Amino acid sequence: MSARKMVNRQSICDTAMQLIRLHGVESLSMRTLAAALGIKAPSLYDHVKNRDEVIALVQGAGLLDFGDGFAVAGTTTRDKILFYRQWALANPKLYPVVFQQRLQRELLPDGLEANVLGLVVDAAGGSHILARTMWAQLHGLVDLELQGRLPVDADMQSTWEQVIVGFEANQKANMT
Amino acid sequence: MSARKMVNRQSICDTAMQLIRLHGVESLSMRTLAAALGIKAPSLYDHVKNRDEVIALVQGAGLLDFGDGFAVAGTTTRDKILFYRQWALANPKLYPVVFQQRLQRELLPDGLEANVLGLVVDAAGGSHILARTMWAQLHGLVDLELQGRLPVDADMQSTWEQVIVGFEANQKANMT
DNA sequence: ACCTGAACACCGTTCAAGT
DNA sequence: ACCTGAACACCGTTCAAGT
Repeated sequence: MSARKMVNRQSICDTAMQLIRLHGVESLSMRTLAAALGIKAPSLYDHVKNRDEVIALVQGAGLLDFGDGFAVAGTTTRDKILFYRQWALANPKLYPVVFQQRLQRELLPDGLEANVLGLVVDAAGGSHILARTMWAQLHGLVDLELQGRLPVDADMQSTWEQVIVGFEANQKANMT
Repeated sequence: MSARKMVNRQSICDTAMQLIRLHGVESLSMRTLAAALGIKAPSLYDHVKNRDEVIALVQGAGLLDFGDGFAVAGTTTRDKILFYRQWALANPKLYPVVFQQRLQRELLPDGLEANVLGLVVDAAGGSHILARTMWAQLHGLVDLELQGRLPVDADMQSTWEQVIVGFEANQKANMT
């Protein structure tokens, strides 16, 4: 019967992430989080500094999960691009927390952000500038898609194909 | 002495927009908004349904302002792209409200969204798919820039130039 | 029609107090 | 060390009451 509670930073992060996945960040309160952990809100402050630190924990875990998947997602740029979209659509509530909120860098594991950025640069073929324009495009398209800012009849399949061929063309032009 | 108050939907929109420009959406409360208008919070509900409707008013006004500028911003695609960035950087707190929040379409002036989307399609040369990939890139890059998600030493000048030449190349490839 | 004070159910956070 | 109830200053929103 008795569920192991064992509240610590890890279980706080896991539970917060689960709640965000289900209902979005905006509905994650210190009271609901505490309740899901079987304690009261003030007790959370024995484990984390404040709500921002909870968000930072989730950002770190999300970035790690994304990075792991991205690193092994096929070998071609096409594979990486499609993985990016797939991860975002599979984690629609988590995506904005990990990729849109201002990063609280001092609270992130050392080197985690640089590591993920490095993966993107690799996927872009080594150019930092191309990496940025590619990342911007993936991020922007995913954001517009998640926020429902595109026409409902928009042909997203073709749009993503255009992103891929467009990027490959830029890459080729950049090598000359 | 006595300042003309004249509270109505227009003055509510203007004041809310001003407060958002200064301090961001997250600090716009019905109480602070009311105070800035010289009334109490409950009185706002005689003019608008709720806070979401205030946001929708600002979205509409912001979209209109952006559209007006974009329409007359030079003739080349390059001009349009640079205007997009410039508008975003000039309105850093407003930008996410207008271009990132879920649009409350039923509260927007009729045809406003379609009008702005049409301007983007025109700027992209008429192709809906190219318009979407271009818009995504501009939106994504602006968002990464505003959120400080890019390395501090990132060469943004060159990055935007790459966006422009990359888009022009795609446009050319698309015409064949 | 437009405004008010009081109230409701929420927030994040602090603090004294318990074990 | 970890947890609690009570409290603070905030939210959005409703409502009876005033003009």
